[in-house]
Amino acid sequence: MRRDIFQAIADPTRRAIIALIAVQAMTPNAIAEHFETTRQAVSKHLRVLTECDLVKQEPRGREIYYLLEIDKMKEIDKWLEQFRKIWETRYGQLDQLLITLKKKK
Amino acid sequence: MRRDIFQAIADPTRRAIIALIAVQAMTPNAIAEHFETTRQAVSKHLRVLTECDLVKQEPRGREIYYLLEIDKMKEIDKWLEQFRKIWETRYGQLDQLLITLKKKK
DNA sequence: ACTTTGCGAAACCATTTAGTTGCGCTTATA
DNA sequence: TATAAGCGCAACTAAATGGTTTCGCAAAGT
Repeated sequence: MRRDIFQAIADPTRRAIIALIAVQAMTPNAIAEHFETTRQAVSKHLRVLTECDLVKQEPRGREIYYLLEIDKMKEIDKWLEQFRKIWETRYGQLDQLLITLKKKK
Repeated sequence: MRRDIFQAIADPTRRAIIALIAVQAMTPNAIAEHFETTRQAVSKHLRVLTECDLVKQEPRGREIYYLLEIDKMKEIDKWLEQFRKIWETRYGQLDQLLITLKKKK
């Protein structure tokens, strides 16, 4: 089963989980309490996130904390790079004015 | 059917299509020629991309050119913003958080 | 007009996916 | 030691997805 980051962030629940643990490492149960879903469902999402190295496990006693591998998020940023060049340099003449105005704000 | 950008870029072929037409607007046939797939398959991907406004149609005679809505790509960038803050302020100190939590115990 | 070409849309199939349920392992706690 | 709590994993179901094939429509060329 091929997993990559883009596939991982496609799911809104997973994006929410990512945002959650970005602030603070949490256990599956703690995460589940933030949503209207079961622990097992969360557990599955965490598995997907773990498989593509977006998330790391940290066992503490019988609890398992999950924390975000923030570096992995940079890969998305890296992919965006090619388009950032476009939206920064190649502006259509028609939009030029609009964008310029927005920037000045 | 719920469509959003993240779901759209989850597919590698769609990401490739996006990268293609980012450089230059193209017809479905032209796009299909760049991959090892049929026009219909590309057409389906274009439909998904169109549905979430990542791509725009531009009919020219009997041909339909597809062009990237570069502004829409910025939404991904916007989502990344919250994490960018993290990886800029808290470099390799992922363990910092762990230590803090441990102390609280 | 007739034919060709570029497309979208619908029907269909094989895979994948999200979510639930049940089970068993491991670590706390009484 | 017995019991409860936190988890992962496997099995199962319903729904979604990618891709192909077929059909029909519209624009160009003959």
